[in-house]
Amino acid sequence: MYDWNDLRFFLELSRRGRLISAARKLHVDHTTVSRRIAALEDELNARLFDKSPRGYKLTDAGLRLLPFAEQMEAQSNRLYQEISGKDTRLSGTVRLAVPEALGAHIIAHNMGQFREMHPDIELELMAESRRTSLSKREADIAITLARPTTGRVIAWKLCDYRLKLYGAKAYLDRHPEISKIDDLSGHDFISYIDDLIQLPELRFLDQVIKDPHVVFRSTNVMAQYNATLDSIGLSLVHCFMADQDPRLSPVLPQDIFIDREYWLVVHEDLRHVARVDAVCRFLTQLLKDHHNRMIGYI
Amino acid sequence: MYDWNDLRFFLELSRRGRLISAARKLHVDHTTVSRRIAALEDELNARLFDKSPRGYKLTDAGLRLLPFAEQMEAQSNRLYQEISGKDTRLSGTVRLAVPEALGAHIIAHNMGQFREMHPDIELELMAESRRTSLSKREADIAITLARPTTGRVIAWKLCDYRLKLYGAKAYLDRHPEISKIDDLSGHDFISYIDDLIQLPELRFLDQVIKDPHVVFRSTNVMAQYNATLDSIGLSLVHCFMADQDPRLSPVLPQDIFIDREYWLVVHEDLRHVARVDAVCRFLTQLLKDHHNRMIGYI
DNA sequence: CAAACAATGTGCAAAAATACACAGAGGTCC
DNA sequence: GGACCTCTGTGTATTTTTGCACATTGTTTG
Repeated sequence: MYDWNDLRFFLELSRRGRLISAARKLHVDHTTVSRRIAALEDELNARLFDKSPRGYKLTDAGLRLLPFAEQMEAQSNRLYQEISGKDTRLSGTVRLAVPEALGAHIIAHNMGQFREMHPDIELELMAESRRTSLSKREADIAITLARPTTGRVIAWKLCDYRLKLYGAKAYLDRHPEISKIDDLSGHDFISYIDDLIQLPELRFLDQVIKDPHVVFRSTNVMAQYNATLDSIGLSLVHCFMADQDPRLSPVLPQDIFIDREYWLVVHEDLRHVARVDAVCRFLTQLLKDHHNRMIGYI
Repeated sequence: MYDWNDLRFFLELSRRGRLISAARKLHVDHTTVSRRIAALEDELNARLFDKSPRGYKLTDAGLRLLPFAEQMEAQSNRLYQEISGKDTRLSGTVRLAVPEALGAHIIAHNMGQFREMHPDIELELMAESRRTSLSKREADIAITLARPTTGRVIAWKLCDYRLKLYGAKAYLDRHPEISKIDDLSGHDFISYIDDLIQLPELRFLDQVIKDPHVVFRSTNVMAQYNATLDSIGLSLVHCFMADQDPRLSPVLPQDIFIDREYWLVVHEDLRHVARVDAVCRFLTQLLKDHHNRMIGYI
């Protein structure tokens, strides 16, 4: 008998017309979709799609299959909801609390892809670095810099990321050349406000530079970043931001860098809510796809 | 999302109650069935079976899942037939709970005809007289002595049948002649066990003979029948059994008889399952063909 | 017209699922 | 009460499925 799961590949491919698009939706490789469709056509002894390099279009047999497959999908969703009690509908709002840099530079830039995958989910980005309470439902999902140790949450590591010391080219041109770490003592720095710093993981300038001469402080990553661009001083910047900006140059990149982690955190009650799950999967895949960028490989 | 194929494992296990039996039907290893069920329970976050070394029995959640899974199976069969052009109907297993006498003497003797008509349907006879629960899927079809009044079932009358008082010729030769009902007070009888009797419809000896002298009791119709053959006493026997046996003679057949009915009962969810429908049709026709025999016309 | 891009198909390695072998538990029969 | 049978569960080997890397094809753009 044919594999019932193949009907899901069939349904998604019929909706999207391209292997790669259906694959993305189903979180599988496009080769898997191609093979599952071939297997289904073989089992049913029917050609379900007209194939071209431009995409897949339903044949008459495929059109006849469609209502059956759709009914099975509807039945499947009903039984899942009935038995597991979980809402499988991918619609509604998801509030995501993320570190500012990640939100603005990675997630925001990939909203198009997310909306294409999940047109009915409304993703709200809370770009914050202070601790967000999931148990108070301040957000549905949080991305944190450390694994949470308290609360009824489920967490997994999203990715590693690297920060390096960067200076604006304009700044570096006008200041003494930096060939080794000792040369930094004659330079200016940009950093967080010590007593307003909200996460110990953000306290990293001290780890790489002894007694840095800090001339500008802010709690706001974008303010720090813009100040760096304006040649106010040097700062440790996320590689995934700075490497994309030709106005910045890394300073002693082989010697000065710091590694951090992003963690995805969900309240355990929401873990199986379909739209929350969808966002989690999207973020997990997104950061996987951007692995090299996150750790500063160019 | 859960594996849709796991529903097929679920369905077969729900029908057969044992891993090894379901596995055989599905042409897989029993460990596969075990693991697929465990995976499904995990995905649905529900316990679908109560497990014991004696087998698997559906839980409430499992019972709630069953109609959904059955509908998906029905849908799957329809799509397969529609697209591939292959008739998947009329194969599989049907479990039939029937009164012992009917099962052993009428249905069992006509299995050849049934198998000729439907070589791919595997009919399982549960020869039982106690109430069988269709809603718990203990059987797909039940033949009962009364029309069911509860449950989501569909029922229709199969036939009437008659019981008469019979004695072994060997018994009758050695005991006082019986010319009228009063003569029976000097005879011995075989009957059911009063406090273990499971259906009020079986309580019929009292209806035709006042204060019968019962010397042997059993819950088992065949035990009663064999005891009658062995001249232990007289008993009320189904005509369709006794009239075929030259060792038995009816006693006062014009005066002593009782009429009963057989009803065919199906759960409404299974009414349109092809193989169940085929069995229903077969039984309906079979009892129609044997009408005279059932009511004692020779 | 050539380069770049998008999409599919193929070969092979990795991961996941299934089968096999066997141990353990419970029930039946002598 | 013990031997035997039936059934389930576990560990491991084998098979199957999937992902990855890359080749090929067709379309678009400069």
